[in-house]
Amino acid sequence: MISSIAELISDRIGTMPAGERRAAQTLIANYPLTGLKTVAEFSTAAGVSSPTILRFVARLGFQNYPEFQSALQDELAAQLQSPASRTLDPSSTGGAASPMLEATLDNMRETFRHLTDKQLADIAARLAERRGKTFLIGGRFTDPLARYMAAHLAIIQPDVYHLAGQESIWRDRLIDMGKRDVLVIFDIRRYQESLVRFAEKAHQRGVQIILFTDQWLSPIARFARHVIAGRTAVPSAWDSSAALFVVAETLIGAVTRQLEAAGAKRIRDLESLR
Amino acid sequence: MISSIAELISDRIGTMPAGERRAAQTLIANYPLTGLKTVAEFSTAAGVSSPTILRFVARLGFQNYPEFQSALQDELAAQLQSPASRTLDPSSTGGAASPMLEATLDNMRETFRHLTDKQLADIAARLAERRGKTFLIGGRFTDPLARYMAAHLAIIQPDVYHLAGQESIWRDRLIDMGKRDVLVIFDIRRYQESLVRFAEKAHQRGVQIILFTDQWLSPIARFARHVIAGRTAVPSAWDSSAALFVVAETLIGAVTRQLEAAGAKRIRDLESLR
DNA sequence: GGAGCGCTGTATCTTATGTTACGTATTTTG
DNA sequence: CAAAATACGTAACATAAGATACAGCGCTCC
Repeated sequence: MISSIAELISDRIGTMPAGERRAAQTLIANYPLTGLKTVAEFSTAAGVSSPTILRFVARLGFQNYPEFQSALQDELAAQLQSPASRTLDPSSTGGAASPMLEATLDNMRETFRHLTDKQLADIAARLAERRGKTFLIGGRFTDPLARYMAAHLAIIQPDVYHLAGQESIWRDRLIDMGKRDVLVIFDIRRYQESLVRFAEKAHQRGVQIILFTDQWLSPIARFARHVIAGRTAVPSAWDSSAALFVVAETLIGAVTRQLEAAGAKRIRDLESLR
Repeated sequence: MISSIAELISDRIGTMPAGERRAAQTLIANYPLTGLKTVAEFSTAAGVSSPTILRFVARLGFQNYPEFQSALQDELAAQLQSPASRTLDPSSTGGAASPMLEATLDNMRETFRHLTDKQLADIAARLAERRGKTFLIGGRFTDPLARYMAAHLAIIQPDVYHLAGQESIWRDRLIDMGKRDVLVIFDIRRYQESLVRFAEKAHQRGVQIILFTDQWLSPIARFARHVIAGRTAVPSAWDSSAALFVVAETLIGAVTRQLEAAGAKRIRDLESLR
């Protein structure tokens, strides 16, 4: 049963065209506030035109935009009035422990709250497909995440490549990329120009892009087939990539399970590793 | 100081005429949703006319109605994202969400429960000391964590090196290491022989070792000055490094703060980065 | 009890928002 | 590779929203 608009969206996001999917992702990333703004604001936030927004809400089953906004407001009202379930904290940690830890845990819950099992399953299925090659790359601080994921994926399937080093090096690798291939990109603020350029070129070649970004969405989102928006705010001078890290681990686990279920011969060797 | 519109209202409600007071009460009673609707809806809800609503928001200091609504939305956005009021009701996200996530969150709480603030502060202080060089290295799956930490530390202080590549390469770097230096090692099961050998030799040269490992403790622990034991068990074919990742981020934040407090000139340039 | 002031609502106007139609670009299919 | 179908954006349109002017009413204070 579908009880919230967010669920409704993640349920149908797979059947949406690119533009509407971007609208959906933008809304989910900052749910539900973007939906309470005007069509014009929503459209610029998502980087699409107003009609696309209207088509998006129409596809969700609403007659018009105001009706959609009313639904969001009703939902929000219910949420705000719910028996202030705050302080639910198991207090096993005592709360006071570390503000950094608390913020990180919240980021993870929030990140996964906007991420449905189906989305994860879809992405994992795409990664488990063995049609083409898998490339991974990240930005200044997120490249280690790309490496981490690559280190695992490379064991359970062939043709997994981490793109390292200078921009010129990976730009040349574009030659190897085509429609059947997948590119996993990690990009959080401040978004890197070089990565955006690279993503655009890869997209032009038909490469399917899976983007790990923050809640404000890297500009790469416009080229991406799948977008994972993780929360990054913590009481520190730096942004936190921990939520994205956990999503990555979850995906690694999911891909492994799928390949296992498919009986890939390579997986049996895994046993000897453990 | 007045931080929310609700406070602003209750502050001035005494000076308002009857009609506007009804508007104020209606808004407070269903805060802030009534304020997000149209003027017409607001007015009928309060049982007054539209101009009264507009006079009401004008009295609060807003130039026009949209400006008032934007302020409410900003407030709501902050509220929805702040950890305290997050409703993450156990029914919708709860338990069922992702066993992977739940296990990871547990791991983090457990990891930090066995990690005192003092330990973290001590380690951060050691890393913030600028007496010698800082080297970081990790195992097959944990090396990305070493990279991640190195990427951050290298910005806020000089002489931070990540040891990459073949074993022979970093073995030769031992020549550069001495009593004043720190070596951060990440090593979880299955513990790597090469890392143990390396740690032992570094230890013999007087290098202080900070070890990130799992709860069963890598053999390197016997050489380490500080040991951080993170929980790694998750329902997956792989172990999770997420808890260690969060500890690493916490340390990065702590080191940054300490250097900031010490007024390190290098830190001031950080501003330009953000 | 009467005059002045202030609050409130009705009606009108203006703005900008949501909507629709249509041509172009892109993707999919045979 | 060609043709059809689908998706997207530009621009014009209609509508509903917020803003304003003005008159009526109640209240207070002399």
